[in-house]
Amino acid sequence: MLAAVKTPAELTELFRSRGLKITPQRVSIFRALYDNDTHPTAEAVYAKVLEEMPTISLRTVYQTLNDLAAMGEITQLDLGTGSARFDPNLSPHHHLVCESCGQVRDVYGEFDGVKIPKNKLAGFQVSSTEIVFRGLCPDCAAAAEYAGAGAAT
Amino acid sequence: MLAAVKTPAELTELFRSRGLKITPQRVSIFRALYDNDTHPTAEAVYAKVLEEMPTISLRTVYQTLNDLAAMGEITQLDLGTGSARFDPNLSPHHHLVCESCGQVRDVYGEFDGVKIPKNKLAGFQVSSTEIVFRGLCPDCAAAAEYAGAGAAT
DNA sequence: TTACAAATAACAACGGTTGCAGTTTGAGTG
DNA sequence: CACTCAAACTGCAACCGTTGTTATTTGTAA
Ligand SMILES: [Mn+2]
Ligand SMILES: [Mn+2]
Ligand SMILES: [Zn+2]
Ligand SMILES: [Zn+2]
Repeated sequence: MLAAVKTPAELTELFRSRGLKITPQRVSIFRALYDNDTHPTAEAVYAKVLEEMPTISLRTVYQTLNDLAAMGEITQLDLGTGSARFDPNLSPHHHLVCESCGQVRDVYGEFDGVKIPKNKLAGFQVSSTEIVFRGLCPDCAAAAEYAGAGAAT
Repeated sequence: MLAAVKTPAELTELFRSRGLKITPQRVSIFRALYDNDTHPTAEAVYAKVLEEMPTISLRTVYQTLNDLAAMGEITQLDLGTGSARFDPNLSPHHHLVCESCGQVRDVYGEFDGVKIPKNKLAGFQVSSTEIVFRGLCPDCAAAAEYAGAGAAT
């Protein structure tokens, strides 16, 4: 179970309450995001939705993801992996990024120590803090170790 | 004075020691980066170099920035501002990003508390940690407050 | 000087994302 | 249920940052 993620029904209700139309495209995108902790790209969401709605356009996926982000229901992550990734998990957390395969994992640490001393802020108003840990996922680390051992012999 | 940044002369020597050619284009780019804490985009570096070398191509700027990054002499930052930014400051630090005007400032805090508990790592090998504080720079914060006050009256 | 590998410049191409315009459709009205 | 119309969708062109390609130029060592 994923924390702090609205269900498709809840997102549907949210859209309705804002006077927006409930279209099958939107509902399908809500389903594709629900219980999804893969931090998918727009293309990945599109691929998933295509399975049950073969006529949806990529443009509509972008449009809906942008709408959700503007409403604060998903977060857009720019991790330098070529394309934006979307995160439906609203609970405060940070990310591990594998520099080899690109996968993104959630980290639920505390990190209360991450506060800038006021004297260093110089008037800057901080509204959010993102921490990105880069490195190797277990699979890629194992592969790298194996390759390193092979090269050393 | 900027910490831990190689001088144009030092970068020139580094290139020479690697058997790379010392071209006026490269030296000009070294100069554009030296003592530059603006985290410039490739276009910004290009604009600066154009002042003293009106024939350089943007492609060469990209090429040299990529080379420097591959050598570890500059860092490429992807902050979701549309284009990559380059940071010649090699001393460990983090960044403040103004969400209104896009400017990027250095933060030299400690943040030793930012360590993932081993039991949460699940085999992930972390090699670097980036912290990005987002918010409003003093100028944009003042402008926002003014606009807010105006709207409230 | 000469010779040549390396670097540059010009330009095409690429990938992710957005703009646009014509068509379709959800949902309120009677 | 039929009608209406703003909103949403689709298809495609365009955009922008970045990279690939290749002919020309140039730094460097002989
Ligand atoms: Mn996440
Ligand atoms: Mn910096
Ligand atoms: Zn991996
Ligand atoms: Zn600002």
